[in-house]
Amino acid sequence: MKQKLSHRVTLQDVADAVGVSKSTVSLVLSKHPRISEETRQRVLESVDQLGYVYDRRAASLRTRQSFTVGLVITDITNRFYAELTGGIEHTLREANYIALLGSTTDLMDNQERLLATMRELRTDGIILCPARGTPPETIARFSRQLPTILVTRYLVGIDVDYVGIDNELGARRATEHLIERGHRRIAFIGGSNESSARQDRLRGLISILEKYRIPLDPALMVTCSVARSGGYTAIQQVLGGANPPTAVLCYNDEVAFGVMLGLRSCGLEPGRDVAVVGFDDVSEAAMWNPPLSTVSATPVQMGQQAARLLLRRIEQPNRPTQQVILPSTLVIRASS
Amino acid sequence: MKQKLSHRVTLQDVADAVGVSKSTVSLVLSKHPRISEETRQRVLESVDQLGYVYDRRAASLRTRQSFTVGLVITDITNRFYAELTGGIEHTLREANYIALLGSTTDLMDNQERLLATMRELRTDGIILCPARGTPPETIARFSRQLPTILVTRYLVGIDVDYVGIDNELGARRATEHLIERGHRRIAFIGGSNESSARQDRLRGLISILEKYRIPLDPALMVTCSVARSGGYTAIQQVLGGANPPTAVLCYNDEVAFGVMLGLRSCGLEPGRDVAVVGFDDVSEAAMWNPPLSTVSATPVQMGQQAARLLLRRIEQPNRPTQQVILPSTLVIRASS
DNA sequence: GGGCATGAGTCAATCGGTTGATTAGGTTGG
DNA sequence: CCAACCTAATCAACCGATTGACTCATGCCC
Repeated sequence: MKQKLSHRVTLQDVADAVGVSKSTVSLVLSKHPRISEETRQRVLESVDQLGYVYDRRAASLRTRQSFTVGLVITDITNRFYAELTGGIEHTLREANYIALLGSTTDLMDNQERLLATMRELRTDGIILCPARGTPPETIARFSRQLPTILVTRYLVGIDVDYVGIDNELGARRATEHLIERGHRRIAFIGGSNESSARQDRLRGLISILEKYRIPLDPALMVTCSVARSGGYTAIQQVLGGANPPTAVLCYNDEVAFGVMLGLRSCGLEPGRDVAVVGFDDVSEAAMWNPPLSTVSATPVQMGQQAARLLLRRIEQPNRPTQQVILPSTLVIRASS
Repeated sequence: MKQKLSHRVTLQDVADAVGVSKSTVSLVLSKHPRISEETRQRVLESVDQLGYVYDRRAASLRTRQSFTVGLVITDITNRFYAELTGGIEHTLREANYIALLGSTTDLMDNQERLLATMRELRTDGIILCPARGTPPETIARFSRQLPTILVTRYLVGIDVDYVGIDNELGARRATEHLIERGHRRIAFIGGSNESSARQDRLRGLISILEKYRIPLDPALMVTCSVARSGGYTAIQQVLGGANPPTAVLCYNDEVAFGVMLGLRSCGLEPGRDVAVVGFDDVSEAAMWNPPLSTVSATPVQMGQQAARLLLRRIEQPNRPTQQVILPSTLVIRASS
């Protein structure tokens, strides 16, 4: 009894089957009160008997909203973003929105393609974690045409909604903790220079070093790709230096995992020989051996906030922009 | 000079600006040959001067194709799927398609919601890794309405396109390798019973045990959630048994990572005290300490195959279904 | 019985592109 | 000079749902 693929069931088909107008069917489906119980039943019956499937394109063309938002993330493979995504989707779902997901692998041209497609699809808004090197004006212009929320990374000098955590505070806490444990040579590993998050975290570290009058050694401040492999090679390089560190503050947990693997490959035991602290507190951090100390960034809450902010912006396009900074806390485990 | 958000630029607006009809503008944009070079230039100029953005909804409503495909995956956090996704997106991009990504976390109702939305958005097709417990008939019916490709997991008894690897062969190779290394007590950890992939892998293991006349110990065959935390607790449980294993074949690399962490938490060194072999060969496998032996599943190629198969099916909806089984190879590293 | 309110639907324009049919104007050929 | 043909562009119907304006019975009250 195979249906012909070419002709799909439309409102009109349902209407014909029941003997009403397609307006009536539409009103039934949108739960409009002014339809009698009896017709309602007959329509609904026919709807699922014919296998009618709502066409969002047509509806959204007419109503100018799609109940769809774009979610453009740098690297979905990173647990932190996976959890962030979870928080976003959950909140959106409650408002009957759904997210179209795209991952840029932190590359500008992927990001551009994705943003272009989302715009062509007329999503109602975008939640974006900008790829590194993104020119602020591009996003400023973009956000004027489509409700846009930045998460995790902000871009300096533009006025756009943003949700992130207090990176500087987190780094200060982590550094103070390491100093209390007696460390003086503290490395900072990971991230790229242009990243606002890295700048903030590094600033936090430096401010505490200054407070304790510990001299800053630029050889210990290295950038690397934000992935395990980056941390793995970076720590080996740093350990090869003249005066190796006794503690490492990592840009994030992914890098920290790489650093721990790299330490072992050099015969050093993380937590015993070298202290390691991460950033993000992804769920895996507690499971490592040794469990990783890390600055907790509550990605799920961040996602919820970002989604809520976007929904509010969609509703009121002209409200003043809002920057939400979530507090960060230090979770101390065996790695430090 | 802020544009009003409410009125977006349409073909008609461009047409008015240039002084031609909207058909002409449309033909220019679709690179139709029968437009003079001069008008073409003037139209293109006006297009980007006015900031015209193509509306895919409208176009797809008319043409009945969206150049969009749904990609519904169980867990995007899993590196294997992340790489699979990469392969799919790459191939789709070459054909000018783009993927809308959804992650089910292996839950049926998430899957249902996602499939429903994709259908409402009228994607041209779906690539699906079915959540566990998915009734085959549901998918059979679905695939009759929308071109559908299954990846990694097949569903028995239905006739749908499928791309996967030879799980049984991979497991046989891994088991033979462990036996050659002198192991007799080999555990199998991870996955859920309903998963076809797990069944195939387990069958491969058992067939080799039989070949070498090694008795099967059901206490060593345990299921667990397909995540690191699952492997972490499962290995601890197995080690607590009367007669612990000397080698572990894991359902996949994620579980294997968990197993290695779990071994260490019990004071055992993976590779030295207990051999561990994974499945998938995600890029991280080579970076672990010790590097993980694993059955290579070439996720990127799998993704490419799946995408190609889908594109072919979209073009010819009535072609006979095709099952692509990619060979699997064993990559031997220090963990075994 | 006329006026008015109300309940239950229907009408038709609209969203923004696409495309087969058609036209206007020019060139070529017999 | 007229038919035939070509080129460049336009016309108008359509895709499928939404919604403000409108119709048409009924019912109710004075």
